[in-house]
Amino acid sequence: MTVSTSLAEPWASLPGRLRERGLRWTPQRRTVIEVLAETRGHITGAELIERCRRLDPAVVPSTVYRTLDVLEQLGVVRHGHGADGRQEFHVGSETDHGHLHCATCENQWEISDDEVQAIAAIFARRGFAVDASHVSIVGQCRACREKASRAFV
Amino acid sequence: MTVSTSLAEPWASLPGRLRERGLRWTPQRRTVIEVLAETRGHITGAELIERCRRLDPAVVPSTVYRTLDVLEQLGVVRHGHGADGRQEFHVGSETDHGHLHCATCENQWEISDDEVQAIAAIFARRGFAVDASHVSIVGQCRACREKASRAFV
DNA sequence: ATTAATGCAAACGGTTTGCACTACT
DNA sequence: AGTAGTGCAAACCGTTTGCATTAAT
Repeated sequence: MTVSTSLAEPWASLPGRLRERGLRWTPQRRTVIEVLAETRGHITGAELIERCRRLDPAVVPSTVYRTLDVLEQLGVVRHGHGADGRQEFHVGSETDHGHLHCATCENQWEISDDEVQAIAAIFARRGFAVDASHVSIVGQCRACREKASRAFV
Repeated sequence: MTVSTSLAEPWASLPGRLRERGLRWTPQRRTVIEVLAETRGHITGAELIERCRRLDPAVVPSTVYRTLDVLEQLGVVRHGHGADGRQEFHVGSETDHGHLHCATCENQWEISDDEVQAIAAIFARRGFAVDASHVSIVGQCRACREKASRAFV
């Protein structure tokens, strides 16, 4: 028996795609998918578990991680590592363009489409295809630079 | 009593810099420094411990990590996180220019000076100062792209 | 003599594993 | 009926912590 709410597009086809491969559509996987479907950009493993637990307190970490494995094999998510070293799962890579992290204030900003294109162009010469959703640049933002230079007077 | 080998330049001044602040120069710290001094670019915490143990089997993780803390406060190292999520300590940031990671084969290549400059220029417009040693671009290398396209014929 | 630094051992947090059990297909 | 997936609990790995002890100043 399946739950009432219907999944939005990229996700709606998942049950079929799983079954095609002899894999199964289970309530637990549905819970994970539900959370991913409403996630923009990326989410850490721990946070995903936490959000799943809100939908269903019975979810268990191992199942979530195992589900993420199969989703990664299907190309639905992709994992990397965040600034704190935790696993970060990226969803819907087409719309996510990476981030600019300020090492001082820990804030982060989205990198624009134009900026990613420019970076991709730099490395295209080497034959390297940049994954736009994984671009992560660390440095110092304008505000923190100004604050820092003031401090040294 | 201190050990025989003498430390090369950026490191030679460390004992003094520590003592200036009421901190101490210990044999354990010396061991860590010795390993860092012969490290180019970056090293993970675990690997650093391992290499220290080769110089002195008695080193203990907590001491190494605590030493890294004070070195980071002195601005001698800076930490981030590698592709596998482990802490990575960057040494001598002036000479390290970040890396290109292939998500498929896990290989990595150095980003050239020119390439970093080009990236820095993109974000200079926003007033953001890119930290050259932290640039990390993920994607797919030429070899893996070719292999992948062959697989789909 | 003071107090920073060490070694130990235990705890941590996120993630992974082995295994017997459950439930999709 | 067959086997993919689950839940549990324990293991894992890198890292951090508290505390009594040692040693640099």
